[in-house]
Amino acid sequence: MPDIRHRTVSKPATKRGEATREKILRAAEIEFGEKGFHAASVAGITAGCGVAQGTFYIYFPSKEEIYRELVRDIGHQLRRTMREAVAGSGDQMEAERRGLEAFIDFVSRHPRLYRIVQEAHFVDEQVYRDYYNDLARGYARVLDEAAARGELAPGDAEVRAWAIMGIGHFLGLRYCLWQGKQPRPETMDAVMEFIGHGILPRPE
Amino acid sequence: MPDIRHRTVSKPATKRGEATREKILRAAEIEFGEKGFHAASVAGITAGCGVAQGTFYIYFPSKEEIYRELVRDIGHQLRRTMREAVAGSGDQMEAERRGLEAFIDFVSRHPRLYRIVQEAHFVDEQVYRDYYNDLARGYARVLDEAAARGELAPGDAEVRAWAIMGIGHFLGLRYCLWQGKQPRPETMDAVMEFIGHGILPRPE
DNA sequence: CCTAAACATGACTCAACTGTCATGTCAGGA
DNA sequence: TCCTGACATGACAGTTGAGTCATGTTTAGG
Repeated sequence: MPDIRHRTVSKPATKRGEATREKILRAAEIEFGEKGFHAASVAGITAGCGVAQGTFYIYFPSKEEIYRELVRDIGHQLRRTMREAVAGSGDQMEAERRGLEAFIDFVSRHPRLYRIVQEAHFVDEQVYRDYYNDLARGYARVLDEAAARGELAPGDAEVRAWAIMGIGHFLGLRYCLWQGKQPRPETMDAVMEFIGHGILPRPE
Repeated sequence: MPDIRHRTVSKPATKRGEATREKILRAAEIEFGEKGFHAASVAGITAGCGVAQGTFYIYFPSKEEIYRELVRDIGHQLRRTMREAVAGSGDQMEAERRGLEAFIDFVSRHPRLYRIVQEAHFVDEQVYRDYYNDLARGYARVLDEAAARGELAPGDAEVRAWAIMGIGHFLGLRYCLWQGKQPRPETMDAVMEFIGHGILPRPE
């Protein structure tokens, strides 16, 4: 392992610096998203945006740190997207459907970003946990409020939040990423039916 | 990247060879499970079981190939464990509970194995897909049969299988791996309630 | 007991890649 | 216009670790 001095990297002080930093971030997104953390190289990133290797270290102290920054960025993006998608829903079940659709749409549109998030589990576990904890905290609050309004059955909101995130995750893997297209509407209906009523027969 | 000749590695022909191969596999399980694929080294594996580096290449053509073999092994182990756990259940809902408990127990007991499987996503995506496709195929068949017997509401068994695998996965992450202990019984109850009846209020 | 094939060794090769640094170049305020 | 700090460069040092191979040791069948 190379000698890491934890050198301080100052935030850019000029327009030019800001632009370069941003170029590097966008190139890193592509490099990491396509090759994965380990196969990606700083040389690849800097080549991807036409700057010298040394320039990278003016803005980021290490390959790992830029990765963390990327994951945090993506978390913000996803949460904003979903917040906007569910705003103005009539009831919680409509919010669930819109939220799930927004998530699936996000994964379909940005498979590279989703890959970066998932691989974060093995690059920096803490940033991966934070990503999901942040997501779950907000989600559980919403579920609790909906239950208080009587739109959902009473129940453990945290368990529900993690369970539904799990459903979304595997749905994204199986139907978007591995099948290469968005799930059919019937599939989405089946998922919503499951989330709403579970698998047991309902008394008529 | 080193020169890979795809040299043929013959299966061991003697007791001694078989034992050595097995020692290497077990050491690899520990090395990969604790350090992750990239930080793990062949030198670490061979040191871990007291053989020379060259011996590794008598039995496995590459670091990646032994990883694949490990993932396939783990898939077999998990499927066998769960098959045994649900055998003799009275109805499908009991099978669901026993299966989930067996899975959680497996993750708790073998966190290293679960880590290996998850990281496989970024080492060899195909072997990761196969792992889940195999799991899902068997599970969906069981769900279909249960629905045919009237123990479950009619519905898309494949969607249900992937959804419930997702629930189990995130449950394992959140409550076992990150909290370091098995989920409380109330948590398991909440999960089963969700799987059985969903989140909507039931008509009284 | 002999011998050939199987097994084992570990020093070595070699490419890859992170992070450094001495040396420039640029932008904008005085 | 000049000067200063911010920005940029790219060759380079230093380390790592996968896979090789010439050589030695063990095993088991005849």
